[in-house]
Amino acid sequence: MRRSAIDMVRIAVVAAQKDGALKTECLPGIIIEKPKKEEFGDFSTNIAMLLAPVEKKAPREIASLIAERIKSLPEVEKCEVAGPGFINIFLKRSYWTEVLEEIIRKGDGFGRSEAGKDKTVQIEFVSANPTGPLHIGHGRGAAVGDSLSRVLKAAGFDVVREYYINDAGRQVRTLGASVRLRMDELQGKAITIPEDFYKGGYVKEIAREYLDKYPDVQGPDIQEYACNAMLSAIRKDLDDFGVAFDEWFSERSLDEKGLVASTIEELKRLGHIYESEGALWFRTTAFGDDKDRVLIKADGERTYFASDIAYHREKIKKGFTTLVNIWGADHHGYEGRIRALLKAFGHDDTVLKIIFIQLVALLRNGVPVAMGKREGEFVTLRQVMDEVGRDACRFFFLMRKADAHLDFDLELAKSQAPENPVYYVQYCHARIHSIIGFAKEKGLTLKDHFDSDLLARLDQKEEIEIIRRLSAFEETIEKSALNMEPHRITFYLMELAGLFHPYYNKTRVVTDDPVLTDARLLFCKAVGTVVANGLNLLGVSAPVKM
RNA sequence: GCGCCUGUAGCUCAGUGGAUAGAGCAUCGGCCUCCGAAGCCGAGGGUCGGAGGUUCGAAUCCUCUCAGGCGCGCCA
Repeated sequence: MRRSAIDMVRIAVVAAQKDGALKTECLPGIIIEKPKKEEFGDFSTNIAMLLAPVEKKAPREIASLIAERIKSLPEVEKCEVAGPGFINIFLKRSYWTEVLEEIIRKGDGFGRSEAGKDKTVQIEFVSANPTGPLHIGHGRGAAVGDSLSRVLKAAGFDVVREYYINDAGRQVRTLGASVRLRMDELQGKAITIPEDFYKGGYVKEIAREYLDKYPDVQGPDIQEYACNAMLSAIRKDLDDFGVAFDEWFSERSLDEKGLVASTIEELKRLGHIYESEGALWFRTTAFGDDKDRVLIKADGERTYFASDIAYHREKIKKGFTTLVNIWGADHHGYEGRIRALLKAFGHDDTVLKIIFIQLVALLRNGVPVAMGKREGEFVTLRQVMDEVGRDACRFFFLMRKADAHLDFDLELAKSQAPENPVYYVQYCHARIHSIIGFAKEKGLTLKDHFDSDLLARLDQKEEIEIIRRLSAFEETIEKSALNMEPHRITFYLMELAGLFHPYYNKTRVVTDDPVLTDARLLFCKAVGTVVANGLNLLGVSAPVKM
């Protein structure tokens, strides 16, 4: 296993402390960065500037003390002091090329780590009400949740993906009533649709389907039927989008097991419940919420929040290290009361991480596409997926930080023009495959591993630069996992492709020199492997031909 | 009024204490007798919304402020 830069600096500082060159015993957190400028080396550290106040010496003086000791490490080519006291470390080329051997050896396992060893994460996402099809906003949540799950798994976390089904309460009753009304209509009755009923075309479709199956209207409960129909449509959408769940948690099951009632009882026992104006309240303000919240309304019906506290209590009981909720940004007002509930039960609410998904603005050639759930004319995930394809759709959703607004241009996502970033990355993979195919046609066979002769031939500046990016893949996954930011993978891939394409244009892979050709072919394969692994984390395919 | 998110190139966005702030698109100019031109090379383009503060050093941290979005139900 290669020594990390951070270890090299630590070794040097500790050595300096041992022989008395440095007086302080303490070791500040070592920060290593990768300079953008080549002249600043492979790594640089600011540790001398951090030590300066405690040592009461000039930063540059301390820097040279440490640099002297870094220089003597075997993998270090040279080490310089620069600027106000930066230590710039230049490593031998062999330090970098080793990673190629690792990529070829590990294949699709390259990039995995154990950063999340023994840690369990439950990630709840989408959780759209089964009262209508998934819209574009749900799609973004699905893409982020699914990709984040993959990233967390790659970083060694145990991940459980859960979908919470709101199959209880007024919404599903309204869905049932809406379908019933449409059935009346289909049977020739005059109807007027109340304001709060669902008006989308899918309601009529369910009604028609029911009547086709049960012309005498003697089939199963209509509400139940409608809810199930919606749910299976949602599952189909997610399936086609490449998103799978481990658990489908039914809100109704909470009531069936009496968990809502028992949770409220528990809160009562803890003294967090009071009655006022005929309703039952949870004193969430005691735990930092803006206002107290109603659990049971004056009319006797419980609120959505009431089942949500039971649901989150069940989550806690399962003992995950971290709970992740992915919510639409319009739900951020809900965060305070959920945190209040965790605290009320005596839990550290930092186990809960909430990721807010900002809205998607759908455009066509730069012009906003009208969306309005009210009119039942919102754009569905299905429509977008059918139009632009699953890969482009997922890639676009992962091109931005989750909490940043996203402009999604349908024409851009579909275009096969260079301004479409999805293809830029996929093309890199296809191109590599094609190069290898070309070599095979010429009767060449790909070597199955690197040896020092091959590695020695990879000495171009561009090759080293690419290799450095390749060696940052594992770290990128780790950071992406720990910060819960899957979009980092997208950016990584665009960067990597952005290094490979120019390299390809400049450098001939299949040459007259057999050893050089072997080296470059295997090098290309390594790049292709990392591109494929990265795309897989996004849930985007890595085509061999486009 | 209170809370959350966002203000970085003409546009869309990266960059959560480091060195001369980056990319893509758009604009302009080049590259296919040679492994995929869905590609490459080059050029121009910036008071990082504004003002203070902390620091050797700030797009990044703190305070205030301006602008946009969202949320503040006995709705879900």
